[in-house]
Amino acid sequence: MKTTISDIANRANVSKMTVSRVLSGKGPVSPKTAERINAIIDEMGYQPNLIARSLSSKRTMIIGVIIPKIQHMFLDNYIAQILSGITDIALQNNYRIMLCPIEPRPDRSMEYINLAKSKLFDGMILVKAKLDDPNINALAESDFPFVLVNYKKFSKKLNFVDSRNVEGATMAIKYLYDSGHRDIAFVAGSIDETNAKDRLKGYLDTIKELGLEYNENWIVYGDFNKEKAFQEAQKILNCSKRPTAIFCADDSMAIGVIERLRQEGLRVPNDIAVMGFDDIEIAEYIKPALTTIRQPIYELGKTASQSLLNLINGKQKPPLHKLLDVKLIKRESA
Amino acid sequence: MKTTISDIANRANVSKMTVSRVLSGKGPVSPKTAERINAIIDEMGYQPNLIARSLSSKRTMIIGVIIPKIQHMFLDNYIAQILSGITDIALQNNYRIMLCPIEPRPDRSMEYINLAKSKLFDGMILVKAKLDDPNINALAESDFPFVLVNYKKFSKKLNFVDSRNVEGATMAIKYLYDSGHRDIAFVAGSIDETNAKDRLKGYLDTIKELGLEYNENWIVYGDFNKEKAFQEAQKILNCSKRPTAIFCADDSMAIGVIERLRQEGLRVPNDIAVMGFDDIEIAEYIKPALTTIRQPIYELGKTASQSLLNLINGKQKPPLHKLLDVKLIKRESA
DNA sequence: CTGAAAGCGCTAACAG
DNA sequence: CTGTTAGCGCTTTCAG
Repeated sequence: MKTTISDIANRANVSKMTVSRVLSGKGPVSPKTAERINAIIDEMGYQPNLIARSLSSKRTMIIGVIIPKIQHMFLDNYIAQILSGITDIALQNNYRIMLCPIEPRPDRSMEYINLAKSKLFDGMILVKAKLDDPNINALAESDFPFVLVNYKKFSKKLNFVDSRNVEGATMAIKYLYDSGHRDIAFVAGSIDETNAKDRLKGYLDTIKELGLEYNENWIVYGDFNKEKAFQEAQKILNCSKRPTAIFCADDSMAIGVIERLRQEGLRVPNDIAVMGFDDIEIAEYIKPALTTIRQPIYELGKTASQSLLNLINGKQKPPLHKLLDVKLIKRESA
Repeated sequence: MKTTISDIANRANVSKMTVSRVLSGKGPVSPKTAERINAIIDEMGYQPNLIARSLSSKRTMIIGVIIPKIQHMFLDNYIAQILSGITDIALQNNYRIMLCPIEPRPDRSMEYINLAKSKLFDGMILVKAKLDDPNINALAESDFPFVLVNYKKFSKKLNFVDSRNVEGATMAIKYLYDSGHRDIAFVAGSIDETNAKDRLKGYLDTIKELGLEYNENWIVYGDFNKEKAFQEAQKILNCSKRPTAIFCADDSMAIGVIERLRQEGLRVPNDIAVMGFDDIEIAEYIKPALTTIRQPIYELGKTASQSLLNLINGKQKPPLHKLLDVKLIKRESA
């Protein structure tokens, strides 16, 4: 039942090496023997054992993709788009993808540096890593190829692909300003992600630049979580002076905020305008359709994947730092 | 830099075998040596080479998940939910997931039987396989463990997990009937999936059972594709006698149909009621919110994953045929 | 253009 | 409780 390279070699009266050369297409083999060997391979339905090949060649042609293990992670539209981009490029280059959802638990603190050591992957892509993740420093000290998506830190040993988050937040605030808003609140994301920090910075810098009122009660923290944003939005509404617009650091929080406003009998955008960030799929389906800053999420995945392959194949040396442009999407909510 | 089991063994003055026993936790080792070895492992930051382990043990602890390679497959809510279920169970059992998006191209006709032969996976889950896929028969003849999700064929060599599609369609038609509808059209899915066939059967059987009018012009084929359904819906509207309700074999087609009705100035559900099947995420967000038959999609994934592990570990023998219940979700569209 | 030898790093099987 | 032997199936390296 199980056919090995030796079986093929015996049948063809050649050495294993010749068969191996035919299989890989590399190295010189006479057309005639190659043809004969191929015929036998087809006839016997032989497929090389990838594990043996990997052990010997020290390459697995597998890319590990580390994603945060959240409830139903694949339903997260953001992660789904990143994965699409990563996978498309990897497949085009004959690499396979292994998904590694990792829970951010302390007892697993070195989980993916260990994965790197296990030799299962030729490289890794880390999606939505935490700012203080100890794995990242450990990886950076190794020579294992890896790329961070949605993480920004200008370090000589780190490779990342991210969106221009600061600029995106700036764009949002200026749009609200141009629409006449002067009192703008902000729902921040998880402060342990560089993303969230950048968007906060964009907000703060821009209201300062425009000379708008800074009110610390207008800044709440929603952890990139719809329910949390739903709760925290109330704090903004409780302020003695109510803002006329709320900018949220991502779309899911914007949806939570809109739900709260609706519950309080406030109309969006007439009473309060709401903006999100990301442009996830349902942004255009909800009512009112969400005005937001679109990140090129699928492109982030593609770029990360291509960059990793370049690192693996030595076509590129770290550090690799890429920032992609974002875009204002005007809809109904602001 | 690269530490192997031999390095650990040398440092601890034991044989590789003893280290291997400590690593696996199986086989007798004196507590004292075990402790000493563990200390050295920690100190040296040793991680076993998984590839070498797999080659030797003939198990990879990896499950291959075959999904149809469509544009942005991870954005397909259905696939995402299946993957969530599969992954959750696999991780709990220390298995990893490798995603294999496969294009249904003729030149790749034996792609996953070849994957099975490559020894990379201990088992495979095939999601949304086509009825006539030649791989399935080939796999069935091998002793490689695999489970089909969303495929139903009572064969002694096949293992599948599916929803009760016939019953679901029946449920939908009876609900429409109870709501007063007598003229019910049907938008079928891809006839090369068992799913689509079952839902068609449920529709046909039930209109017959209820004594409703059968009109072949009221049955169109939408290929589980929103745009196609949008087009095909027109054929139904062109009929001399227009139905009062349209049952669609999945939600995405229902959305396409609703768009067409809106474009034609017809109100849903007042002029024509529309029902879907699946209950994908956006079903509750669109206007009007979609009345549909909910498949336990996440559960399908979990069940498939658990079943496959049972097959791999010999706790279960083929054939394994499981059907999960569906449920009517009443919303606004019907 | 082809082959022989050596070994990737681990575990199964058996022996002590 | 511990060790020895013998591979797993392939590719690398070097030799012809």
